Formats: sequence, C-alpha cells, structure tokens
Amino acid sequence: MASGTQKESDERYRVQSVERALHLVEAIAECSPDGLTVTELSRNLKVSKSTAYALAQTLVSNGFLRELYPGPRYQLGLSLLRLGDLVARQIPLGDTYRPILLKLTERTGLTSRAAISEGGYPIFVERVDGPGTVRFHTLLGHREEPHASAAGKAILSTLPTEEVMQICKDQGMPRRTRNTITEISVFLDDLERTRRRGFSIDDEEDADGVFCIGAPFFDHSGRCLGAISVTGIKVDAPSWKMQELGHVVAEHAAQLTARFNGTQPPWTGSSPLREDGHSEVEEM
Amino acid sequence: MASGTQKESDERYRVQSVERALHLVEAIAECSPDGLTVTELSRNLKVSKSTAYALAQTLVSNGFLRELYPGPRYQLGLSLLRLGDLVARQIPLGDTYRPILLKLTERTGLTSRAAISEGGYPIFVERVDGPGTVRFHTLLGHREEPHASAAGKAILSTLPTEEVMQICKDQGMPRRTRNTITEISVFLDDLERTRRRGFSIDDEEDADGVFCIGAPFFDHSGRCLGAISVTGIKVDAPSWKMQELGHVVAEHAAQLTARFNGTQPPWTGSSPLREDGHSEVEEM
DNA sequence: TTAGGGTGTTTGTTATTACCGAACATGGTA
DNA sequence: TACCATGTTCGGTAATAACAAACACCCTAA
Repeated sequence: MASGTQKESDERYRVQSVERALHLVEAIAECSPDGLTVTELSRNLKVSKSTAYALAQTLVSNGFLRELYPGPRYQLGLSLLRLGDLVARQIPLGDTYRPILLKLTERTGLTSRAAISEGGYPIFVERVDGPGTVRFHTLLGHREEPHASAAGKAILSTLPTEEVMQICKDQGMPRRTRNTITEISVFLDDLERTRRRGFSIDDEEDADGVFCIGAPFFDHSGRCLGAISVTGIKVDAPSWKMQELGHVVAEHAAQLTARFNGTQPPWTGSSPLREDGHSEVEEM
Repeated sequence: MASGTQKESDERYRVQSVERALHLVEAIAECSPDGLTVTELSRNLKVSKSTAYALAQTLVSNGFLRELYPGPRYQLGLSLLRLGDLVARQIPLGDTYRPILLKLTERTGLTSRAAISEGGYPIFVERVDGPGTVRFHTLLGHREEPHASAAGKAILSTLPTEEVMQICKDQGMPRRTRNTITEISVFLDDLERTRRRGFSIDDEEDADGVFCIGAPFFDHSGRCLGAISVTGIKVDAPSWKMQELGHVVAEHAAQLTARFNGTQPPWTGSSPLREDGHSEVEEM
C-alpha cells in the first residue's frame, strides 16, 4: 500500500492535511527535476486546486518547495538539501564508508554503495559512482527490496531464519524481473549459499541487465550493521567473474568491520569456496 | 519573524497543521542528533501534547521522522536523506564543484565550499572538509548572512549598488561578532575593495576566531552564478597570509568559470594588487 | 480583433477535522 | 506504596481545511 510497510502507527492519529502535504512533496520528488504545477498536483493527489495551492504555498514558505517561474512549477526546496545533509552527518560513523567505497570502486571499476540495516532492511547511506558512462539511479536514503538486492540478501543472511521469514511475510516477495526469487524456500537456500561463500549475488533479480554483489559488515558483538555492494551491467561481468568480484567485496566489507572494531561471526568466510567448486554462481 | 525573509506568499493561504508539522521537523533538526520527545515538542511548538503526538505520528509514517526508543525520541527520518540527495543531484552542474574544491582544499589545507546565488543570497551546495581536526558546522542548503560571509560578499560584489542596498534592507545587517560590518556605507566600501582585489574576506565577521575567503564565478553572460570560499581558524592564517590565500581562491573560482564556459566581467581581477599594497587586509 | 480553453489566484460557505483537555496506561523513583 | 513524570487514547467542539465557483490572466486559434 501507500506507505504501509513501516510500523503501522494507528491511522486514527494522523493529520490529513499534513499527510497530503508530504505526499505532495513525494509527488514532486518523483517528477524531479521538472517539477509540477498546481493543476498537476491537484490531479495527482485527487484534491481540489485550491487545496493543492494552499498546501504548496505552505511548503514553499518553509523552504520545502520552491516556486519556479513561469507558470509556477513547484520543485523540491533547499530546506530538504539542508535537512538531508544533517541526516547524512548523523549517520553513525558516516565518514568511514566513503574511503573504503572509493577503494572498492577503484579496484572493481564499478559503482559501490554502503547500506545500513534498519530492522533487516537495507538503507543506502553512501555511494561512489563508477567511472563508466552508465549511471544508476540510486538515491541515498532509498530502501531497496530485501529479497531482490545484494545488500538486502547480505544483511538477511546474517539473521536467524525466523526473522528472515517474518520480514519476507511483512514485505512480500514481489517479482521484479524474470530472475527474482519469489519462493521462500528457494530464498532460504540462497541465503545459506551466501553465508557459506561470504558474499551475496543479485543476478538480474532486481533489474534486467543489472547485477550486484554484496557483503555484510559487523559491530563488536557480531551483529550485522549493514552491507556494501557493487553494481554493474551484466556485460561487464559474466558469471565466471562474479566469484572473483565477490571476494573483493567481502574483503572490503571485512575492512569496514575492522574499522568498527567489529568481529566477523564464526560462520562467515569460513568456506569462501564451496565443496563443489563455483557452481553456485552458475546455477542462478 | 519566524520564517519571514522569503517571498511572503500571503499568509491567508497557508494551512496551519502543515506549518506546525514543518516547524516540528525544524525543531528536531535544531536538536539533532539527540531528537526530542512528544512533551518537548509540544512545549517547543506551544501546542497540546496530543497535537504534537498526531503530527509526529504522521511524519513518522511517511519517513520524515523516525521514532527512537526508549521514551520515544523523534529524530529526522531517512526520507529526508533521500529527498536531500535528490535535490543535490539536480543542482545545475553539481558534479563540477567537487573536483575543484578538492584541489582547493589540498592546496590550502582548509575546508572549502561552493555556494550558488539565490537572488543574491549564498546557498551552499558542496563542501570538502579540510584535513585538520577542526570541523565547522556548515550544512549544505544553508543560507548564510550575505553581509557577514565571504561567499555572500563575493556574490554581492558583482551586483549593482541598488540591488545590494535592497538586499541589505530586506535582510538587515545584524551584528554577529565584534567585526561584523553593520553600516551600509562601510559595507559598500568593502565590496569595492573586493571587486578590485578579486576576492572577499570575512575576517571574524560571522564567528569569532573564524575567517573565510571567497571569490565569485560567472556564466557565459558574465552573471554571477555563485562563489567558492575557504574557511579556517584565525591562528592558521594571520592577516599577512590572506592575500596569498585570496589569489589561490580567486584562481580556482576562475577555473570554475572556465568550466561553465563563463566570462569574467571586465572589472574583476583587473587589479589583483591594490595601489597601496596589502593594507586592506590589516585595516579590518 | 475576439472567443476559447488553459492556467493560477481569490472568494465564501460548509462540514470535516484538527485541536484541546482530560482520562488512562506505563515506568521509574523516593 | 504513592508519586510524578512520561506516552497514549478518547470525545466534544470550534476552528479551519477543503471544496466549488468565480475571477484574472495568459496563451492560441479563428
């Protein structure tokens, strides 16, 4: 549903006009950077023009939106830049990620990202774009599908089975591509493979032609803090190369763990190569 | 007043509950990263506990705030990170600033920032922290005082006198430190010196012990797009060193202008050194 | 030029709904 | 245990958010 996946704070205690105002901001965010006019907003939110107008004016006067002339189009305002920067700065040890991602991108030539775990869901908090011409539309603060992203699978691979099943039930396992895993039993098998090899693979499971490889990092008690991942287009890395990339990613994740004075749980990295060779890559 | 400096879109057309919700976000931003409780929020906004509760719940359910236990404290939410990142990405030619700021910081050892001009006011859109242990609390999206910041003075130095006086009248020239320029005539003199030497100096005018040096950059028509500046603590750069720093900053600003295929207006940099030597630095 | 359809803005009016105060639940402390 | 501080829930009431309709202002086409 609309915004339902978070903890469902009772709907009775929500303020309609505020809810509408926030949806208005989101609507503009989706149409960025072009922005929307009052009429478009009113249609989008299914409210009267005058209501949309009043909401937009309120947001503008507080810097959450800005009016672009002519024909006033509303764009995201600079308060959001300031508040977003503030959030970025208060991410625990936020400065730590960038240097390691830079190294990872330099080594692999791929876009790399760091996500922290929010109740098992990956939230991306840092990004280093690769040198290639391909740019991925990845936003900080974005929450990816836990079952169809490398970061999500890396994080889930560290959690007990019951928690994984709970998250999958809450979130559902919607199909994103032909390769998306939508069966819980298949997914649990995949997490088991992830644990054994020490890194996760999203092989065109979230978007066609795009792969990701991720690995988790840990705090001092061995709890998973989040995951890092690299993203590329499939032609850049055929399946036989993923094994190699996986070890590089896992190695950098281990460096992050070390920076946090963390400890790898005993079962990770214990068998970087499976008994039966590299079949786990090809069988997906 | 509260948020008065922006264009005063008629107060009749604002919705109260949304206004309160946004102020609530700002209140939390000011107390970040600790966050605030419902009771603190209600006191801060001068509304009843139940109202603050409803507003906060609405913001939480949309990801603008997050609830931290115990004793639910409300913090800024990850939607703000995502929206802020989106704004950052749609800044015109946003990728251009960082490499030049990196060079500037490497060369000077100081924190450097880029601001774009929003109707003559400087809005910071990029930042590269210096290697020192001193960190300045500078936020992207923040609007600094035009009359008491190096970036502001650099931008204003490119505008006609009437516009400068209008902005000073709108904004006022509040005193921030002992050194703040609060007299319009003195300020206009300072802008004239800035034009002649090609860079602006904020010598403890915004914060005690902190100096900034800025220089404007231009588009193809010679209009000022914004300014870059470096920031440091006074002990790192006594007055005699500012002249030298100024030329480095101005040089990097010129590189930015070149990147934008811009043109320096004829009167800039025409006399990088004043007739009477370096006295302008000491007389402040 | 004029008519038309599209804006954004302004205006009352109505009933929705946001707000408050008070009651309830909870947790820590003396 | 009683107390005082929270956070949460409830119902009544009046403020106010939302709407429709009118207005002003472009454009474009006839």
